[in-house]
Amino acid sequence: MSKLVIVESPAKAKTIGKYLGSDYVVKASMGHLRDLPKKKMSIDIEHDFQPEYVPIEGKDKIIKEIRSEIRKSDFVYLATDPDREGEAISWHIKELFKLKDKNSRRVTFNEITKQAVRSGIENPRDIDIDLVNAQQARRILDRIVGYQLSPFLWRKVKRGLSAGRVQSVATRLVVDRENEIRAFVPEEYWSIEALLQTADGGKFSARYYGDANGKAELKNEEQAMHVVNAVTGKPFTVGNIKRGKKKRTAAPPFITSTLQQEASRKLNMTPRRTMSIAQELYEGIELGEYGLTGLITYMRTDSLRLADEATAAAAGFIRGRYGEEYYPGKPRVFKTKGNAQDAHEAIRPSNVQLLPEEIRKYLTPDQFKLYRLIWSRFVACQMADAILDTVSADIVCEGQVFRASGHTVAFPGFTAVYEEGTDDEKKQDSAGKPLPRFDQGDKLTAEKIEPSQHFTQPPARYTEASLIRAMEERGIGRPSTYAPTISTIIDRDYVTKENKALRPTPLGEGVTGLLVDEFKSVADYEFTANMEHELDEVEAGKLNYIQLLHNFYDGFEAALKQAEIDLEGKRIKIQDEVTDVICEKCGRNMVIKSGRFGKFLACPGFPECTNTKPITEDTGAACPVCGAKVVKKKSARGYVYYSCDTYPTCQFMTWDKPLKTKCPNCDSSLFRHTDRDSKEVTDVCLREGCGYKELVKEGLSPEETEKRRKMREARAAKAAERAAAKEAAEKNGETEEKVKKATKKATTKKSTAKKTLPWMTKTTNKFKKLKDEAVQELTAKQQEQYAKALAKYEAEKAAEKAKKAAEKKAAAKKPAAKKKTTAKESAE
DNA sequence: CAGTGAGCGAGCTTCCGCTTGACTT
Repeated sequence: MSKLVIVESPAKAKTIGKYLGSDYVVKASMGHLRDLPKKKMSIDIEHDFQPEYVPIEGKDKIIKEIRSEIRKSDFVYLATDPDREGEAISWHIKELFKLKDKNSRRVTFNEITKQAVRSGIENPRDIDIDLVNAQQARRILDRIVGYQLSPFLWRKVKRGLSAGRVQSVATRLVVDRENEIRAFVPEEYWSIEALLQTADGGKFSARYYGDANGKAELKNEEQAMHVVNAVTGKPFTVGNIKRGKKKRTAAPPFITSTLQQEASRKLNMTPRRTMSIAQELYEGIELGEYGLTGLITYMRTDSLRLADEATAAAAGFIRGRYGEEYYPGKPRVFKTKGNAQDAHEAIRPSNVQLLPEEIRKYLTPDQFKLYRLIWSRFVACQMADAILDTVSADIVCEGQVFRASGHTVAFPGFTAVYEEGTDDEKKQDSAGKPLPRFDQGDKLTAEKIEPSQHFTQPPARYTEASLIRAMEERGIGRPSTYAPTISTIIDRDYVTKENKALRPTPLGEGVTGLLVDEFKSVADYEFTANMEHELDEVEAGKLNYIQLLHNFYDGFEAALKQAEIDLEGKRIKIQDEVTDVICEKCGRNMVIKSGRFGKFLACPGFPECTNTKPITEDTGAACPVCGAKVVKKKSARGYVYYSCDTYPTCQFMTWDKPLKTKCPNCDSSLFRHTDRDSKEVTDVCLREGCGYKELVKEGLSPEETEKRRKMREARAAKAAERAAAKEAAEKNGETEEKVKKATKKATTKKSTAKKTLPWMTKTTNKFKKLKDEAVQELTAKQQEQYAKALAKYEAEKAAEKAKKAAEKKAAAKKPAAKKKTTAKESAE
């Protein structure tokens, strides 16, 4: 009598398995199992947006495993996350495996503690179909937007582009910011710093504030010098002194967006890297005697909730380590943002007793830094406020007022552990240092009066992390998609990253402009917020989700139609980026084009000069074989690799990253190598016969390495077997084989293009010979089919031509009737 | 490790959210 519990993540499955004991088998679904197929729209808009769901490609293995577990058990608990997506995942599982009400129920856990899991299992319920429908509405709407807008862009701008509810608005944020920067007019202003000294030698500085009439601004040098001249050589006196106390409260614990923000500011990690390291901490680290231990709670969350057990443990820790006064007396509770899904806790250490320093030896440097950040932010968030004594003094001279402010820490509170970073560096030093002792009426001597010119600054460009923050504030995107969305808009070449700053490309600006002009509602910042509002109504059972889709689609369809009219026959031209690479055939500066296989350098003299070359990036390393440059390249499948710049003269290539450092034995460049089984990282010399090797990071244990090696070999063997079987099967279909062979010569790697070549009804000169060969090798029956298709095509072409000619004639006769027939209409 | 870009030709590109390993040499 076994019971099956299905959750989303395998790490979670493991923990829950421990809490529930041997009567339960806990299995992870690894997210969604069923979805709309990737290949086509699969939504029947005419019939109430009926979706067609299929098992997700590539998930056959996990589906098979779950099916077999279901067969073995007599009851299934659908324990996916307690949010909209989680509810939908459960519903899809129920549908996919045709589970019955009598032997399956929905359960939820708001936190992964023994208590919460037990009580979840004890309180099963039915699937909440309103929640599922809200998810379906979201899914269907996103599919329609994405799969109708993207093809529109292919037609009007360029192949391969994309648009969507989230990525298009993310791009727009970057574009709008760039426009703000362009429109910004810097304004001049001046400040005056007075370096002052008290009678007993204490030094401090005061900043010009104003005069007897109050605060004044210095707009130019003349105004500044007027003040400087008035006070130079004159005595300064301490005027009004204001003393006060300021309280500072700790920042809330991390959620995904704030973790990414802070890791970017303090550790200089990209959101993607942050998430990948957080995942390692979540899945568990081998901690010597403790064994494999998950160090943090789930890292994709929008909730500030903390388990009672966690705040209680923090309280104990703070009292013991720092003393009673560092604990505020009761747990601090933080309010989660209203639009959050609140499925998981905030990101916190799983066990506050695991001090970063104490487990440091088991962690990589990055794991340690990120864990320390999460640990300290959590501990700090449960600590008492910091108290600052603040002083602000007016320093007067000839009716001009300078102001000095400073503070001393009266009680450090949480700052003993952690302080939040800031994007604005100026803010940090204006916080103020302690001031020397002085009283009202004291005379001061001025050591220096220093005027300086400033200009107001335009807003800063977004970083990846600050863009994510801006998205989150508008409710756009989810914790699991923040980092991938940024990769998407960079991959599509809408946005580029220079150091940490995001900047729009001409393509990004062009596409955004088009979307804003033609699809205002979708490109608007409020679109998601409005959608979410309606989804809430669906969840509450107050709005039918099909109605929601109709409401949206009416306007969207109209916009699409209007856009087709507005842009009929037009194409948006995007300027190519000019590089400083000179075309060696004609001397022009080459430009960056993007084709089916990615970006490449092309001569702008096309078609007169057809020179092209791949884009490479110098790595600074020297080829260990011939000494030429080693360049970074991308394979057809998108993987980064490195090769000798003189290829094919020199055949050197590697996956190992070239380093700037040199081999101490032979002065050849070193390469950083990661062993694929042991994960051991070494810097190696690749010069033949040298063999120099330097350990960077230790690998896994020999047992674990051996296990991984065996698994990999088994996988490889299976893949080879499959490939052999496939080849054998292909041999059977003899004609297919022949066509393939003929078309293989027809250049491209794309198998689809190979197959279609012989069936082309019209061919370019370039392909003519190859095509003729391919046609020759068709079977008699196929040749007959081909001849028919060709005849039909030619007849259609002729008919169209005749029709066009007739129309032209008619139009010429009565030019007033300007209705012109487009190629598209006549094709229909 | 050859190729991509305009027109021609056919078929392809594409969304957002949930999840984790994949993995050419």
